[in-house]
Amino acid sequence: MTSQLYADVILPLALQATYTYSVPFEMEKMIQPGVRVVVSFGQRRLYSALVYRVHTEKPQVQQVKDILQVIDTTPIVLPSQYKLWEWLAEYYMCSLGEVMKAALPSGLKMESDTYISSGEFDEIDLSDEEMTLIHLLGQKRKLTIQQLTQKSGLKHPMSVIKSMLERKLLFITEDIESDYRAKTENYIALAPEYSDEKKLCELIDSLKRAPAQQRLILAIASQATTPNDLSTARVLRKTLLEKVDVSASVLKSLIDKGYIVQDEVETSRIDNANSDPATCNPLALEDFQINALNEIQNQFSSHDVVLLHGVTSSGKTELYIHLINQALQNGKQVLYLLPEIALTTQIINRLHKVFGNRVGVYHSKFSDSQRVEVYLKMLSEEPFDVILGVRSSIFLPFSNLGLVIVDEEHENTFKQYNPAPRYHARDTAIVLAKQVGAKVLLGTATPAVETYFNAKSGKFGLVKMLERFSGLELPRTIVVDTRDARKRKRMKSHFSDTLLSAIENALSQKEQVILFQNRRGYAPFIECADCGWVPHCEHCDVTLTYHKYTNQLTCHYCGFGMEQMGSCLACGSTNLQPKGFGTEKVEDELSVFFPDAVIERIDLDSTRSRSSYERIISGFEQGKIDILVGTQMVSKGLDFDRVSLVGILNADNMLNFPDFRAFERSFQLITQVSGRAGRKGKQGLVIIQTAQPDHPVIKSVTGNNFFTFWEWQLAERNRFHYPPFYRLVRITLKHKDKHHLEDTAENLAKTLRHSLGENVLGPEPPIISRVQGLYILEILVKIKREQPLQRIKEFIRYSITMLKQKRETSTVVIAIDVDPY
DNA sequence: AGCACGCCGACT
DNA sequence: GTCGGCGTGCTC
Repeated sequence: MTSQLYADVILPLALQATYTYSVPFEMEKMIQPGVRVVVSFGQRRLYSALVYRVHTEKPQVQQVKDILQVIDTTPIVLPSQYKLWEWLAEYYMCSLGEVMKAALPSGLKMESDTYISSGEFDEIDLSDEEMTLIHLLGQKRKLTIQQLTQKSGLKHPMSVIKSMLERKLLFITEDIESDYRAKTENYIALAPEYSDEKKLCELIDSLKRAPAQQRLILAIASQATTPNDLSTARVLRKTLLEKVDVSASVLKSLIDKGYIVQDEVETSRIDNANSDPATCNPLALEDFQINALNEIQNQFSSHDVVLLHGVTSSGKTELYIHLINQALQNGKQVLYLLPEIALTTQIINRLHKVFGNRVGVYHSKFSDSQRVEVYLKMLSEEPFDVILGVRSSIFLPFSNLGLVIVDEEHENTFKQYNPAPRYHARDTAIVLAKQVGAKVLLGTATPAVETYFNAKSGKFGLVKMLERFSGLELPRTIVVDTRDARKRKRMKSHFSDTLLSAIENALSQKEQVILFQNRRGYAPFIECADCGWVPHCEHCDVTLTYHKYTNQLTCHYCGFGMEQMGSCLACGSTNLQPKGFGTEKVEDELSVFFPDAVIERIDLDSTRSRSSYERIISGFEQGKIDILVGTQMVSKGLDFDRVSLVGILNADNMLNFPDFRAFERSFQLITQVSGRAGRKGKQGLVIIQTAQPDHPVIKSVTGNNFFTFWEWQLAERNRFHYPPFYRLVRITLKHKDKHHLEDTAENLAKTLRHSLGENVLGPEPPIISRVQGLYILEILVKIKREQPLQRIKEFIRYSITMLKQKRETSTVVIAIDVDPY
């Protein structure tokens, strides 16, 4: 008699622990770490959980439930993935369940739905409300409570349902469902008996009086791949109907008569359009690129991570392609991470051309089913060799990873803030690579301060590529002091004379202009000129942005929107004035200054639909648009090649942003947007309008001086106790009572300071915001980088548990903000 | 995250 | 008097 097997499982919930279930004898052979199982959890919920550990230790709890069902025959999570999961849960202070939620595409996670179905009843006993429900259930055998609530229109369906359940008029069933369904396609073929040519001719003759059916048969027969073998004639139902242009009923009658057959074939959703084999070789590199490539390889022999600092248009992508090629030749897989931006199409296309169907794309724009297919293919015998993906693709099951490329390494979209795990994909990728013995290349034109620090200290290798493609010069930069210009009456609204004449000049030479204003909408707020009242969001504590086009006041924080009120709600005056300016206003005023120019705006509002985004970008590319006004969206995407002027309308709202990375972010954005100016043989011009012309960021941008910027930033980061010298732990407290929240925060801060001494600095004066009636307070704890984290985390966890126990707040820990390697 | 259990205000 | 609000605690 062998002893009872138990399995510890991870539930896809924010639960700290794993839970132990007993393994029924007949499932023992199928149970292993990494397979999914169906378990009952709580009174009435079913979940698909992941087996984490299999053992024979009897758990010390009252009840141990059985595993109900084993879903997979082979693990869908590999031991190497678990290793990364464990690290993530530990470092970012979250549970394995939360990691699981982030790591698996939702098609592989299943949750039960509670279904209601009707039992036996006697109509006489039923009230009207009860009859409504019974009738609804009569049409469809089972419905979820939500569906029932919606369709019945009853105010309190739950009470009705509950009483009916007690009287056995209704029953509950639990169905566990996966969102993932294999995609199927319908193929039409001739019935086997007509694969003989003679028989077929007879058939066609017999259909003389049904010309549509005749054409259909002929169309199918013409699809035979081998001319003499009609049994190979097979055609996609959809294509057939389109080609022959007959209605589905024609097809149906032929099927019914048994002349043709239809069968369903499972197919892959993975985009077939681009899955042709490779058609291109990597392009030849220029000399400076070859040098950089050699230098990268050289550095890889002594460093696991190498930073490639390559300015805009230095051809980083082509370099990556050569590196990927080499990794593939060594039989290794490559992960190519890019930030979450829609416009990566040209990189995707380029990689498809060179590597063909060996490339898999894992993108947020893909449907979940497509993502499931990519995930499953990575587990198969023939996985993709190259994955091009956004931050969550670090969770794919790689079997043989050799190289990770993190493109635009400095982008903050690599960091996930909500929900947990609040991980940084760049940092996690470095840990992952270390765990599996792979190399990492970080590529960017403007490295993050942390990355620069690591390169400087020798932790990362560093390769510079500060030359652009032959013939391409760095742009010239002019800084316009807006305060000075205003004094001298050289500002027309938000445009300086310098900028206006430069635009005019560019337009007259048929060149294009990009104007960058990092704020969308018309005005960031409106103000009553008589009493000074400013409308605020009723959920959050922020001003409502005025959108002229829709005549709406919108909260850019929570999305709340309302019609512009027309008159002041405080004093009734109609003298409401827009203050400040956003892209909409820029576009508006620009059309007055340049009535003949074609002006388009590109920001979150103008690109709600994906097609309009592409329309604008391609319009600009083809030269149909003269001036493009936009938010940071203009800094991403395609390389335009007729742009001679870039105007940054107001650098100050970036510089004044209340975040310790605001200067860095400004530097990166200005550098990126500036990089759009200029083309072969012609130096571009960048005009920056700012009220702080002597600001270090502006100084270093105009001098193209990365290094003074970083050195200055590092000194500042050190002085104010920020990463990379200190780790940040953000603790967010929520409560409906503001004063209570402040008191709690103060107590927590005191405790932390008291117990952790000099290792913990701060907290800073907390930032309090309000979302949907709750006050949110954020405490930033700063911990010396050298400190071992273990004890500190334990203490933070302990303090938070205490807070929760005393019910003083609901607490969220936002992850640790410094590189973990 | 659900969901049940339990203790206080507005209704038959 | 109940129904039902949501505050608290548990789920192998």
